[in-house]
Amino acid sequence: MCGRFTLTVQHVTDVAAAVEALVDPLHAELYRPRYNIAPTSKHFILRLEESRRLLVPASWGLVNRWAPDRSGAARQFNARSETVSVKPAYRGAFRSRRCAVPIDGFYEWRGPKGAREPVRFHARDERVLWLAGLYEDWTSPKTGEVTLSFSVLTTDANEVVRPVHDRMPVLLDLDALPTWLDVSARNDEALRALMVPASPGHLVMTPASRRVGSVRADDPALLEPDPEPGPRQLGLFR
DNA sequence: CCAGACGTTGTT
DNA sequence: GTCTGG
DNA sequence: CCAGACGTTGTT
DNA sequence: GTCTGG
Repeated sequence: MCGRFTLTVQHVTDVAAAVEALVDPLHAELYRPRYNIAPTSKHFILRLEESRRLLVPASWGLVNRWAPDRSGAARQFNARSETVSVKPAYRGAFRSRRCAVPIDGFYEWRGPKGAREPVRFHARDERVLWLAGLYEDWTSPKTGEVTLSFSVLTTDANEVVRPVHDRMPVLLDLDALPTWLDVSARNDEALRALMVPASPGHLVMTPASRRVGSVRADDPALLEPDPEPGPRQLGLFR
């Protein structure tokens, strides 16, 4: 997954109910519909905290706690699942700071250069998808402010995504969430088994608006293909 | 020993 | 923080 | 990935 | 053309 995902407010509400999420009024703005969540955007993640599942604000693009600044965030929005357990930038988070990221779809671009168009992958029934993620806290040396940031794990594309791209995010079944979020025990085998291409059954591909390429666009029409230009209207000769 | 890296995606 | 390269 | 910038001086 | 920001 390269660039974008979506999350609408009705789904967030569903999620919140499902996981008994703690909704902080201070972060209410995060719960408005989002149709175009770009790297470095603010989002939120599900993590286990004292055996409770909490949705907490975090920015997309992991900033390691030892980083002197946030400048590396844009290059760490994805993490290869094949190597997260050994890569210096990820293994600490992989061992003890796993999270899940609720979305209702993700975008990829297809087609030849110059005529590329985005598609959205989502559940056939539009239910929430959970991305496997890693997070880390970072303390600003200037202000002392602590913020969370996260990466999304990638794996090989499944049959649905492969025509468009060779990688896709790791999707977690609801059944898998407890295993993924539980960082108290080491269980590499079980984790490895989760970091595989999603079964293609419930995932579908839908054309989306080319406007998702602009980070400023964020509205429901992004989920639909752009309207056809129609017959050329030459105003002068009409 | 110190300095410097530490990451992913894409390529008509 | 921790590993790699020089 | 795409969209958008692409510069300098001087600084509470 | 090529880099940066989102």
